[in-house]
Amino acid sequence: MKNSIKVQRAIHDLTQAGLAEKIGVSRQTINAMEKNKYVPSTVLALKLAELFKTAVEDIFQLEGNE
Amino acid sequence: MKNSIKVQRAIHDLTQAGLAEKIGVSRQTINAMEKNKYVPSTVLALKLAELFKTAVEDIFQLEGNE
DNA sequence: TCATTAAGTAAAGTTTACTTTGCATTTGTT
DNA sequence: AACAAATGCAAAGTAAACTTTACTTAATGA
Repeated sequence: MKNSIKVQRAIHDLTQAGLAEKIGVSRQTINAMEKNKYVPSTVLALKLAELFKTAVEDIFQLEGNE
Repeated sequence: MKNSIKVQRAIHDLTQAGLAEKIGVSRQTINAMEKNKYVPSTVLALKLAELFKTAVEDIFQLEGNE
């Protein structure tokens, strides 16, 4: 699964730490998500979508394999 | 977080086991999700949305607390 | 009534999300 | 060059997702 968190952060001018604080996770969680180290929970996805005022599908996209 | 998986299953005439098979998880996972026993991963959410031809936000909704 | 299918539940085990800490590297600014 | 802010990364620990097995209960129909 790929994601556009980094782009969305840029659009909203947020640092990893700033975003982390806004949605209530650690900075490492944001960093790891951006680097595709793990798959976030649906709650996290919904919070990001809400914050970025977009759809979950706009931030996260399945890739062929999954 | 609440979800409308049960309704979507009804619309698409799928049993828990049938849905589980389609998206590649165990039947227990579907049952537990429906009963809000745990928060699914974003990959699961995207697969469900894809299968049900709807948006993730249509299936899963944040509640006040989260 | 009996059999079958679907759904609820629960325990034990494995995998993985997420935290915390801490340090190294990059990038921008003066 | 020097400093600070932002990012990358990694190890160890905790919490939670997900699996497997298995038993129970509800609903449906022959």
